[in-house]
This record gives sequence, C-alpha cells and structure tokens, in this order.
Amino acid sequence: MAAKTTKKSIATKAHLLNTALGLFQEHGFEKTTMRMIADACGLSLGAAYYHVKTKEELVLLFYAQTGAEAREHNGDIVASSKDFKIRLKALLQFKFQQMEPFRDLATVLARQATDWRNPLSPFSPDTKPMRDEAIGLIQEVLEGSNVKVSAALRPHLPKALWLYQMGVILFWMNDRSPERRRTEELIDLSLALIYRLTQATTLPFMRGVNQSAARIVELVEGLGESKGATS
Amino acid sequence: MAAKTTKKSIATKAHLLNTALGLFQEHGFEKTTMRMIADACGLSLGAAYYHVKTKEELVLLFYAQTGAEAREHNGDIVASSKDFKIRLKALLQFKFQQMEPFRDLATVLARQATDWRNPLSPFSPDTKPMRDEAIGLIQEVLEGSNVKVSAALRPHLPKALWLYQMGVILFWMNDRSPERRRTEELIDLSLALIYRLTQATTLPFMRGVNQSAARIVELVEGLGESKGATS
DNA sequence: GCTATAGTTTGAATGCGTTCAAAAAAAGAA
DNA sequence: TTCTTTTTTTGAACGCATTCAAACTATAGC
Repeated sequence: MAAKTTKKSIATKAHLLNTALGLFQEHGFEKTTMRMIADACGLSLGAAYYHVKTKEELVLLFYAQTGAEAREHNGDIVASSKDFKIRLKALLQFKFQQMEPFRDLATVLARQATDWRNPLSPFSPDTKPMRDEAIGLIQEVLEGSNVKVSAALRPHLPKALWLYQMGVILFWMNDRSPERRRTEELIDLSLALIYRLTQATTLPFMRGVNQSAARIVELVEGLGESKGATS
Repeated sequence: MAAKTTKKSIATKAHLLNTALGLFQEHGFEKTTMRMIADACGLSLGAAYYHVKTKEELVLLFYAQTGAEAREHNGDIVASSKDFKIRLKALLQFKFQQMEPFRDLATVLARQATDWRNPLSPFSPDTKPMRDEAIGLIQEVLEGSNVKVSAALRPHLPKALWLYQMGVILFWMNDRSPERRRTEELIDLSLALIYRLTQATTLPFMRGVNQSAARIVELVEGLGESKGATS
C-alpha cells in the first residue's frame, strides 16, 4: 500500500524530490504539476504518488533537507564568535541563503503550518523530530554564548527562539525589499531587543514576569497535544 | 465580467454568503463544495462564481461581517471598565464567541494570511480597510484605559496589539483543550505581561528599547508595500 | 414601446490533485 | 527453478475549483 524503506524506494523518492525542486525553481510551486514531476522522473503519475502522499510532502522533504545541511554549518557558527546576536544572526542568514532559490516553497510551508493537526505542519506532532533538531541547533548556539537569562527561563529559551525564528521566516518570505534589507534590519533590531530582555530577566524583581513568560512558552509548546492536560 | 454593486447583486451575494455559512457549519469548509452552495442558493455554478471570485472569498466576507458586529459591541466593552486587561480580554472573547461555530473558517483565513500578496490575506493591501477598522476598535479600547506607554510607542500600540490579536487567534484555533481553557490562560498571562511591559516603557532608560520596538512595528506594517522605501 | 447597453445566468468545458484496482517486477522460500 | 509474497508501476478514473462563450434579462435613454 504505502512506500517501504527499501534501498530502491529511498532512491526513487530522492530522485523525485530533486526533480521536483528543479521544476519548482523553474516554474514555481503552483504552476508545477504532479504530472510534470512524474514525467520528468520517468514515472507514471500513480507511481509518483506511491512514493509521496501529497504534492506538499515534497515541500516538507525539502525543509527537512535544509535542516540537515544546517546541522553541518552549525559548528562554524559556534566557532565564529561568542556573541549571541552574531551567532543567531548567522543561523538565520544561513537558513535564508538556503531557501532563497525556493522562496515560494516557504509560503507553502507556512500555509501548512497554520493547522497544527496537519501532519506537514512544522508544529505538528509528526514533525517533532525535525523541530527538536532545529531547537537543538539553537541550543548549541546559546551554549557558551554571552547571553544571561534567569534560571526559570533558561530551559525555555531555545523553544522561544525557535518560535521567533518562525516569525522571522514569515517576515522574510513576505519581504519584497531589494536584497531583503528590511529582513536584515528586523533581525538586527529584534536580536538587540531580545538580548536586552534576556539580560533583564536576571533582575530579582522580574521573577513574576519570568514565571509568566515560561508558562506561555509551555502553553504554546503543549498546543500540539490532542486533548488537555498541561501539568 | 465582474459583479457590480447593484441592489440585486448585493442581495444575491449576501444570500450566497448566508447559505454558504450554513453549509460550512454543517459540513465544514472542505467538504462543502461550490456546487452545493450554488444549488442551495438556487443558482447555477457559473452564476455563483459571477458573484464570488473564489470559495475562499466567502470566508473573507464572513470575517468582514464579524468585524462589523464587533464594532457594535465595542461600546459595551469600553463602558464596562477602565482596566486595560479587562477591556482587551473582552474584545478577544467576543471575537472568539463569534467565530466559535466556524472554527475551521479561521484556519482557512490563517492559510491565506501567510502570503501577504494574496488579496484575501488580512495583511494584504486589499484588506487594509478591514484591518484599519479592527485597529480602530483596539484604539478605542485603549483610549481612556489605564495603560501608560511611552510617547514613542503610543502611536504604534494599536497596531502592535492587532498583531498580538492575530497570534492569539492562531493559538485559539489550534487549541483543543476543553472549553478552550488554554486560550484563556494564555490571554490572562500575556495581557498581564503586556501591561507590565507598557508601564515599563515609560521608564527613562528605556528610550533605546522603545525606539527599536517602534521601528519593528513600522517594519511589519510596511511589509505589504510592493518595493522598498520605509522612511 | 423600442433599442442599445449593462448586468446576470447558464451549462459545458478545463485542469489538476488524488485514488484505486489490477498488472508487472523483485525478493524470498523451497 | 518454481511458487509465494511483497514492493512498484500503470493508466484510467473521480471530484472539485475555476473559466468561458453564449444566451438571457433587466435597465435607461429616446
């Protein structure tokens, strides 16, 4: 019924993805039809669908790929500086550089993202591994950097910054300014703000605020769960 | 070619919207087909499309309708209390109460929202009137309330809170907890946080932070514009 | 009333994502 | 090899959003 994890099928799926990416880049996501992709791959339409459940799944596969590439680049980032702002900016810029040729795929991804029940949403339970991987990268970037943050918030900071990252990506994909200057300005301003805020969390009278902020991150994180129960 | 603003066509369009809403409520957005809507309206498929450009436009019409209703309710809110948190919570809760029977329409709206070039996005230039209306309501709610905020940020606060509102809606529509308890908790926590932060902006040493925050709101606001030029 | 014009309706395409039963190929067991 | 089981491939549907040329109806100016 569904595609298995045999050598051949893995190869075919990869081939499908590469072909699709080429066509997406050339014609955009909407104008590229599944028939085109199948043809260009030397497969029949039905066969393509044997390997890939939907057209959108190809986009998720692409996103997963960029995640893997980012892991390799992360060491360089950590090595380059101890400064939180510099490191995180580098992380974001690397992501954008990866996605630049496929900007409209980002919008497809964002579409899926809005419904957390959708298995293809970056927020869904199904994509938790990918999400954890991305959060891990941020974690590494934080570790040994110059950020100071209250103990109550420290464990939540990577998740919070991952959400922040999603927001910046949303901005970026809608940014039509030349060279995406606005995105860069947004990053510089917001990182400076975040940096100051994290420093501020260490102040003693911020305890209450910190508690609330931590709980908010928990709430957002727990949204994916089916019923209730948030501890 | 396109529908005109004659009495008859306005009536037909309204009829179409009402019929559609009934069907959406009964079967959900996806399972309701344009053919069903046209039939239930006593129109042919083509005629329906004469009045409405896409199926999604019906959702935007619905959203616009809730905006108009909210305007009427706003007076009550302002009269009920001078407390910022109470007022804004009431505003949000009214919105949710309106949308409750049509939760999946909210997800459709969110889908459109991600691409700001899409005329149906609440962020697009095309929907600016609706957006301004909604921001106006927030403005009213702020006016004469107990919030204090730095002069630099005051003009941007309504816009910022509108963005916040969009975020809360996104949370709400993904909230599967009984009675949407988590959404309520999120609102309480985040409003308290926002309240404190706004108070903090009046502190003298926050000038720099305020400037940055104001600029960030401007950047987000200006995203809709086609090319560049942000002042 | 008559005609020109603008507004509305029709029903039959078109295109595309997705599904499915059946055939073909590959892999294992004997 | 031969038989069995699993994995892939095929090509023909299906359903649904959307389009369009042609027909029909209302309206306004005379």
